[in-house]
Amino acid sequence: MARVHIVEDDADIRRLVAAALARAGHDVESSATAMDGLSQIVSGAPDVVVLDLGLPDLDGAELLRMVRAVSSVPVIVATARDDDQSTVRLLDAGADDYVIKPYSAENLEARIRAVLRRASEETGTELRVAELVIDVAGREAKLDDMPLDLSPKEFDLLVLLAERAGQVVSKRDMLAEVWKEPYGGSERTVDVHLSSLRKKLGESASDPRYLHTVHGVGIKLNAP
Amino acid sequence: MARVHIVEDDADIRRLVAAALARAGHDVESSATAMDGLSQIVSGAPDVVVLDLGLPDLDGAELLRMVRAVSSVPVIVATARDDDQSTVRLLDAGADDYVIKPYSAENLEARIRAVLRRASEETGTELRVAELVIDVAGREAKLDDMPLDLSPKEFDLLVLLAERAGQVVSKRDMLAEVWKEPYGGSERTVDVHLSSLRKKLGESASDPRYLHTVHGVGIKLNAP
DNA sequence: GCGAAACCTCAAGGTTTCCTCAAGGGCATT
DNA sequence: AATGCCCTTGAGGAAACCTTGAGGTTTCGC
Repeated sequence: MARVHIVEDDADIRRLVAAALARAGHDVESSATAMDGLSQIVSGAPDVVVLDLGLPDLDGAELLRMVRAVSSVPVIVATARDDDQSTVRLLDAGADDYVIKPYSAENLEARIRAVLRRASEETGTELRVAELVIDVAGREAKLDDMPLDLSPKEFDLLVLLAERAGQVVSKRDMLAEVWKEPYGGSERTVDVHLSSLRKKLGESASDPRYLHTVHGVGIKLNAP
Repeated sequence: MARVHIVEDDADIRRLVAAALARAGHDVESSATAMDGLSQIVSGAPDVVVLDLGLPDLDGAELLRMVRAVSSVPVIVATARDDDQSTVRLLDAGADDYVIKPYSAENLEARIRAVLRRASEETGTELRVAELVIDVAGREAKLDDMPLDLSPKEFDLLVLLAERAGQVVSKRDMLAEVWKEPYGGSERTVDVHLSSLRKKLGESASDPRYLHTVHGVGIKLNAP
């Protein structure tokens, strides 16, 4: 999803957080000192920075200022203190958000997503294929201006196929993308969802309109 | 990003600051005297003003009062004196923030960002979705012109959903944004507040009007 | 054509997610 | 000390969903 850089001197925390974020699909780099972090942020150009205060070689707030001097990358600060004064000062210094230590991986993940969303506010999240219109953020799909009532898996499947419209998508890819990782499910499950999706699109495998089977390879979404 | 106007009589400082802010992506104009500055502020309608005290033709505090008389533009004052008395007086006179000379470009940039953030929070103070009107700053919500009696959490939740109207918001996001705590509670808590919110909006999950459940993903605020 | 493999669809069972009610504790005001 | 409002937690039940199995259909290689 995004490239995240963590500056945190505690090796345990660093590894833990990095693992959690990697599991959430992010690309994670990390550094243990302020100077190390600064140079890597400059060279690596991450999408978001998670910055620990209380580093050994330099005050985190100072690092934040230095980062701000060279980059406008979103920064989330992790601080131990929870009082108005210090948080306000952090935000004034250019932090985009902050978490109070100890923080949970879920909490950090949510903030990362929030910051990224703010950063890339205007991304036209609308997919169109002929009379099929998909609003990804709103999780709404319309066919011929009629809203479709899709289940989560059906919707994800349709988005995946629409993103790769004109290309054949294998069922293994669908399992990987929609059902996420270590999943031992069979491809029959995909079949069932595709069937149900076709029914809601008003078509069938034998009389396809959008979803075309490519025998031995996968499924392709095409304009009629 | 923003249009900044600088009033500063020292040509070197003026050029330096203008260059730094321009590099940070701002649109910069400047003037060297108070009278010049005032007329340009009125005609140029900048997003934020940086005002030097100790101008040749007029005391900066006096100019600040004149600006305030005609505009509510955020003003950051640059002052050489660092004592409580004078800063308090400046803030009382209508300054939004101040920096002590000599100041760094990064510092000024951070303050500009902070001031702009505050300003945009206050101006974008009204959210509307169909017959639902939310006054964020005043913490008041109305439905069909009838005021709603919402608890703090309910109000924050409604604001969050209204800010992202048309988009699905996950409960994890709600926990992160509304419950600004390190270790958030469970999502059941969100459920309860949503339920209560729906009740006050005169709807229920089975018969939604504004708050639509998207199974497996989150909640979406939509016009009926 | 013929058989095997891949694919599709239907129905049922089991699981997850969601909603609401009710009770308990915390904090501030009375 | 008591009241009231708010937040949180737990539990029950309902709803939506996912998966599996079986049987029928289509496609491909020979």
